[in-house]
Amino acid sequence: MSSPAKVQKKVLRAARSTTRRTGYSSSTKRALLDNAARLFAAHGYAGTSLDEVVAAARVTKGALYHHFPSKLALFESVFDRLQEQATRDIEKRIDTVDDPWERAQIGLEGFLEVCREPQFRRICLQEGPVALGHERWVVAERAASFGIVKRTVDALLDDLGGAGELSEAYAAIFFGAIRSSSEYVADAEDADQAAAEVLASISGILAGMRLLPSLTDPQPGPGTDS
Amino acid sequence: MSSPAKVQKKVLRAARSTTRRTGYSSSTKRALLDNAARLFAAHGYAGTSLDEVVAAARVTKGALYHHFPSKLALFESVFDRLQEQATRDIEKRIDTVDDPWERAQIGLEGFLEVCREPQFRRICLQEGPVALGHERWVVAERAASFGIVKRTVDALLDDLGGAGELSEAYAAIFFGAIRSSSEYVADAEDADQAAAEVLASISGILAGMRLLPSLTDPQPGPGTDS
DNA sequence: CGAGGGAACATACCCTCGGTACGTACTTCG
DNA sequence: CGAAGTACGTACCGAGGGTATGTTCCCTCG
Repeated sequence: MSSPAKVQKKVLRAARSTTRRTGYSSSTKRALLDNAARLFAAHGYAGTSLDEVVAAARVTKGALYHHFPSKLALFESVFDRLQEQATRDIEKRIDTVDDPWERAQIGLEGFLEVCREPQFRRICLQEGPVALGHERWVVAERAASFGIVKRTVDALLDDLGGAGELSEAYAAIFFGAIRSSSEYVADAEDADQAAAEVLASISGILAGMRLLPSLTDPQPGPGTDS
Repeated sequence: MSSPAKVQKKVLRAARSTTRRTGYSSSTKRALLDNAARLFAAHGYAGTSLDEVVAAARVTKGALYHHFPSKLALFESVFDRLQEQATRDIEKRIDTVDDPWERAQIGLEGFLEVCREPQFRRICLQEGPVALGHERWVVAERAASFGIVKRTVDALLDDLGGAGELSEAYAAIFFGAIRSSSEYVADAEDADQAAAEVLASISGILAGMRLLPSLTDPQPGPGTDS
């Protein structure tokens, strides 16, 4: 019962079936990225072993570490690819109109739709900050989804006149609101209705902001007029 | 050069210095929880090894696994303890007033303050959903912070008359907004000012909502009136 | 066209870390 | 005072990330 595997190395080599390398050449990287994205989205970053990834991509860890220096780097590549794709998608939608409030509306719809893709939601919004670390995640986000939100909000505040000093705060608030909304939609049984609810709610918030005489002085006093 | 450690087991045993057990008795559990909270908050769930925890608490893994069945259970205990503490804190503040808008204001301030404690922010808001899994995190949150937000928002909507069907959506939005705000405050150089900005922004949003004739029909049409 | 050099993998191994099995000191209770 | 339970400590295992070292294919250059 001693393991004969070692002596037969050469023989196994010869008898081995095709290993992905024969056939394609260097689409290996894409196979790794695609399968990693699937598995990361399904089981999270920590819950996905590299053995699973390379098995799904039909290569070995040698191949993986030839293309990526670490597990984190693999995740980062997956993350970036999804992020870029989403950013392009949303920006393309937004740029069909000019009015800032309409742009906000369309951008919101677009973002919510992107968030309904499980891979983007799980990898970019959920696992991202923990796996990459908050610091690096913020940097990546500022160039992508958060950047869009920020610019959109800036346009809104500009249209309302003033309150530019609250721009960062408002952007953070709306970004968080949308992020949280995506969970709400994902958890709901009727996703379409949940998305409609979220859309109506945020639209309500925006509509209210337009009615304010001054953004910087909302005087939220205790007025108990029911 | 064979390791002599094994034969000398008994000897080492006798010569060993006090191990935490001598002196205290079963504050061991609290020592574990305290140090785990510190380390989890500093390096995250995955970034903290149990060896570090037991070393900091001056016990061994045997002690840890006597009190907690798994690493996740340890995290969960830390999580729950922070959550309960925060919930009590915020609820105590809120219950000093009656007007729903004032309650919202105070609750918001309280929540923001709690979020400025690094342990709560990191463990309950950042690592929580990934470590526990989204599903279990949602359950825990509904009984704690999110529950407070939900009740507060419900009271606001009720005061505005109607829009009860958007209650869940609004709660999700505001909870996400506050969560994201806490990051904004934590990342800022001047935390006090950042907190003030966030407070002003959300107050503005709430003030706007009070001006709406109807929450359910905000008609956010394109209106290009600059 | 043959040598050689590098890219693109494969294989075998190491080390950290969560978890377990088992042993041991101290306490309590009949 | 012996037996049982509590509260640990010690030694070990297996999974998984990472690495060191082959091995094969392809391209180039003399």
